Amino acid sequence: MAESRTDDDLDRFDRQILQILQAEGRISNQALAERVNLSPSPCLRRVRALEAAGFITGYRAEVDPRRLGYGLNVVLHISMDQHTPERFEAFEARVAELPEVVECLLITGQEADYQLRIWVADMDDYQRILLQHITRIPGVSGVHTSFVLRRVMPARGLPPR
Amino acid sequence: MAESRTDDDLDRFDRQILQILQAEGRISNQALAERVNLSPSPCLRRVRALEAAGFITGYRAEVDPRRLGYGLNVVLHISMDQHTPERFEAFEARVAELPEVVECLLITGQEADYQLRIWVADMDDYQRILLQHITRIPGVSGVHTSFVLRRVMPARGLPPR
DNA sequence: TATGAAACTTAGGCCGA
DNA sequence: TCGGCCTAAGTTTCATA
Repeated sequence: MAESRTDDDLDRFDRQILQILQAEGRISNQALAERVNLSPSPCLRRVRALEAAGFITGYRAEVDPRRLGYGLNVVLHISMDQHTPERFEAFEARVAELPEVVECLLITGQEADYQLRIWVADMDDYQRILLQHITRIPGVSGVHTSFVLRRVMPARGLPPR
Repeated sequence: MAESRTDDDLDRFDRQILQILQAEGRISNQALAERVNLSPSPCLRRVRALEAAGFITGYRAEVDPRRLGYGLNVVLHISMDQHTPERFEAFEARVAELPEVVECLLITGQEADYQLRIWVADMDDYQRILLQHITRIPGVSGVHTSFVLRRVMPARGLPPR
């Protein structure tokens, strides 16, 4: 059984490739090879190896939520009445059914158990989702809402350590 | 001056294209065309139009932070002593210099002004960043930390409304 | 707008260094 | 492991409906 690769198996080429692909996920292999000063074949081999080893987990197009009619980004902190596996499983299943939810984190802390990120059209839309969906999930005992006023910093990738 | 497009200018092809590209950002145009039942040329035209109109803002490779040696994902809620433009600008500039910060949101709420998301190697690494960088930024009057135990739900795109 | 054909570019396998 | 070569596959433009 082969050892699985970790970050310190990566050389400067791999690191550069990861950096560039995090910013430009659809760059052609030729252009990528040129940027890292390799010829196309070894460059492509490295990309495929990074994918196979799980360093790269996928490629995604980024869309502008506002263009799609989502005017309001909301962070919800949610506390549960009981910390039982059943409660958590049921909550997670219900939340996964809501298309507006873009992220759901289980977090530490006394005031919250989950942090949800959702995109909604406007305040009315938010109220609808909160009252008709979120607060009706069994076990939800408290919800704290923050609205995202602005996203600081452009999207940026994680640098290989 | 042309009207800018909004979500209700999108037909079922555009919506489908957006959905697919959010999940598979590097799918070939041919495969994409096949999936939406178009021939490659009009499909590519639509993708380019969606990019030009700002519906698609970019393409990114997704990397696995753990594979890169980041074992701990932290959510920091940060409050500022004074709510002046100077304080905010200075904070944002300092935060943008830290490579571990993957997101910074200006949010509403009495207990916090900013929400940061950072990836660190471990607790020691977290302490270092918190004490040597975050708390030293002028104006930071309070920091509340939550650790991400688990990310619920796989990465998913936003459905066109 | 869609299609289909044609010209061009890229991907990916193979091999020699 | 790299780089070069080669073939297959994909991209992109254009004429046509």
